[in-house]
Amino acid sequence: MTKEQSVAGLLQTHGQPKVLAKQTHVFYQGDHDARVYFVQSGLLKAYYLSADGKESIKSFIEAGSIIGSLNAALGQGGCSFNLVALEPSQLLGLPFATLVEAAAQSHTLAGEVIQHLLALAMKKEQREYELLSLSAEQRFVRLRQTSPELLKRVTQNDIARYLGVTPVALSRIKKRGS
Amino acid sequence: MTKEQSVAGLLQTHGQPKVLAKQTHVFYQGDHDARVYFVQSGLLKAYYLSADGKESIKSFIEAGSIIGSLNAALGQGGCSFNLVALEPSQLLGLPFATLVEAAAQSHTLAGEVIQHLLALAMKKEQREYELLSLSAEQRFVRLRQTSPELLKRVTQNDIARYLGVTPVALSRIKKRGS
DNA sequence: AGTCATTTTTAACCTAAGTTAATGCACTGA
DNA sequence: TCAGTGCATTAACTTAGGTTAAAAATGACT
Repeated sequence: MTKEQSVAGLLQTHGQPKVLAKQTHVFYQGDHDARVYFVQSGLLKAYYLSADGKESIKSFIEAGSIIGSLNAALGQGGCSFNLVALEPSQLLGLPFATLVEAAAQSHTLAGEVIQHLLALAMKKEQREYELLSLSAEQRFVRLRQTSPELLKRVTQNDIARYLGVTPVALSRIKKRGS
Repeated sequence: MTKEQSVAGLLQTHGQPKVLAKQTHVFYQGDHDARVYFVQSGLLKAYYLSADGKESIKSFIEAGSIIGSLNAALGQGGCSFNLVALEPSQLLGLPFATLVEAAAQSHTLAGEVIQHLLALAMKKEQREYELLSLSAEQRFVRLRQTSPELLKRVTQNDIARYLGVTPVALSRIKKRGS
């Protein structure tokens, strides 16, 4: 294998293209998909489905982001969530192991991976904070401030399930704060 | 600087010991403390304090763990949370920059850092899932299953604020599920 | 033992959000 | 055009949890 010096370069050479129509799943909860995906274009959602059928949305993934199930990547079991395209999307898939091996070969790549993981950890920390400390209404106000474009691309149902409330509750929240 | 080959080694040589009495703070929200701390013994809590005085507990940190504010470490601002000892504790502090520089020198150390960050991301993901998808009662049941020892070391007040409910609510939950 | 502070429980009342179901709306496809 | 489907709103009712305050229980210190 060539010594790739960046995540971008690695994806160019070893990434396998994947074209997704709307509503197509990349993987389901329980699948053993140990790849990371780079989103070239489109929009996806990562969501949990509980035993009683309730859907909770973990995150929306826009172009430029990287997504994959850590659980499956680290071989600790299947994917912990579902991944589906909300809009037609183009991805590049790369086995997680390939990334790890390449990182072991190249200092600069390892540094890049560390930066990616630090950014990921900070994003998760922010979300954790909002879920722990803010009310549903406060979370909605924040989302409207930070990602107004996203609100236009995603149904209110999905926004609600991302905020951790039912669509009915979100409709009420909007009415209250108008 | 010697080329340290492991996080443990780096802490041995460059870590600065810190002994904390109960109730002593390591840092406060807003402080610029860009260090990571390794907990040798004791127990700490990381918590947010909102403008209106409400406390939310981000996490409990037991011996063997590493803690620090990513926000401050990456120079993006002050610490986003408070860190205080719940029991007498011994820490080793290390500037985050020292860790990053050392990781740039050593493959094995960089690999170790990546593993740490992956584990951290998985833990945050788990917590995010529980806050998003489970009820307070379900979160309490899980905590009792996974960390029964912790429940004995921490007041019920703090458990409640970790679960994201008030102490009164947790008392009711316990009563219900008995 | 007795006092003090802290923690936990209980009660009464209030508010946010879940549930179910009906209605209206917009988009799609035959 | 019309039927069908999914989305958003509204209503009525239920439930979990917040708030405030007071009472028990626990623990620490002298």
